Amino acid sequence: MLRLHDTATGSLAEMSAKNGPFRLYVCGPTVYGPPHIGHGRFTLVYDVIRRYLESGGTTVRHVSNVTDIDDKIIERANSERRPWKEVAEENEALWWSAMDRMGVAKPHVVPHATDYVEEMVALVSELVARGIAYDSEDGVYLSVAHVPGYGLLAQQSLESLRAGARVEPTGVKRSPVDFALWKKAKPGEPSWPSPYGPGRPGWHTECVVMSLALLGEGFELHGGGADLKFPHHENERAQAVALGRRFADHWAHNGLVEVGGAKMARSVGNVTSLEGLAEAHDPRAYRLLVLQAHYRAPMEVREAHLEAASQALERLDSLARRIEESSGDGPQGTLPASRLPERFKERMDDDLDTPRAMALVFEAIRSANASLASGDRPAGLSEGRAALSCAAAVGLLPTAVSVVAKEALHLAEKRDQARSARDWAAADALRQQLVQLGYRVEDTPAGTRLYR
RNA sequence: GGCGGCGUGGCCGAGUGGUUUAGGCAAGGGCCUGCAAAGCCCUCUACCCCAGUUCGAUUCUGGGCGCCGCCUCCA
Repeated sequence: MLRLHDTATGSLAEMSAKNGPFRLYVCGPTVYGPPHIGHGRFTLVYDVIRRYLESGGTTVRHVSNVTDIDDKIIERANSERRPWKEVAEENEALWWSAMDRMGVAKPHVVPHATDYVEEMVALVSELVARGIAYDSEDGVYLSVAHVPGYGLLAQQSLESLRAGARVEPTGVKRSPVDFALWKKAKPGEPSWPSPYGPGRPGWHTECVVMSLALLGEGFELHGGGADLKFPHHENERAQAVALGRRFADHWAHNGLVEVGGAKMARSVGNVTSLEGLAEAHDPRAYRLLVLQAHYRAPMEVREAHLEAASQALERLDSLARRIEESSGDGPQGTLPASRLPERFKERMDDDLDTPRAMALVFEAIRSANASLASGDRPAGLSEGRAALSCAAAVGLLPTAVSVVAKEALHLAEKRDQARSARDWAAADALRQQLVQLGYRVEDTPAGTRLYR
């Protein structure tokens, strides 16, 4: 049973579904620009959680939103002199292509803010009717003082939050900590009708409405980046609490990607594009890097780290080739049981201790190689297959065996002939040719092995 | 100012009151190999500073220094 650190309580909580699927809501991107590697990290983290739960037999219902209307999108559209919708659609397309490339499973449902405006208006109206929200000059605000337990996720009292507020009260807000549920449209801005005049929903409102609409009350886990803890998640929760609705049971927050010690964020302007990373490296290298850090710890992503991870991945892939090669003539009957799956699970279940879990996988890889090298095939195959299946559970499936062109196979055959004739010069020339065709060449007992 | 967190070997990055090592990458040596690749074996080595608790602390407590996140949009 997976247990994760729950931000709301500060302790480990069991991630068990109640009587249906495990319901997971993850705050997605605002699509005003291309995704960066910080986005890559959080999607990978929740992808790993999802895959791991699924690999253990749990059915997961994964919902993650796309914020397709907000100030930044409008700004971008204005500066580029084109429709805001076009900006949103274009960047959303970039998002999914990057996700696909990273091997991140698409959420089961991807709600868009603009599809839920009516529901959001209804929620705002209800909060106003209850006297918890108030209409103001430029929008409708939630009066945080009326929400019991505000500050749960921030781990701060309302008083200290108020004292620490860095934004001066504008006069339209009764308290600096109050937040906008509805933003009234300025001339020329996109808008939807509401009893408070045309406008658009506040960011915090969309996630409450969509998560409750699609997952229902008391869904199991709500996740996002550590920077969303406060105020975004706090404010989502505040609205649900104010309405007397049960919200997420548990909260998870992943650590941020940092650059030279500062978090990576579009607002900071130090982003590296995710697409670029996926082009320059096997996307699994980044996944491995993410797995080698604890999900709650901040992490630095540098070129050298990605290269190290790529090297490590080579060990996994070369084992996969070795296993595949010997699967045909493998020993019949039962193989000795590997202890890896059990130990791996132990580490994963303990707050997703992927660094330790991956260490176990790499230990198993070494042990499998050692067994195979020493001729103990049953032990090698058993440990090796266990390692591959653990890797697969977190999305690190070895790359599919590459298709080798006929021409290359022919060259390899010729090379084998040259080698058995001990014509080393010819053999080396043929290897050179194969390398130039883009293949890696390895000699094995079964002859020349090619892969990309 | 408030709240939360961090400081580990050449690099990344776990973990632990002591006895046997995280793991990956890099480096050096060896084995294997026609050469190479892959693989295996071995080696290197750490716990920010100070004080305290303890038979014993990198691990606990207190203080200090340094760094980061949140309190504003942000994954």
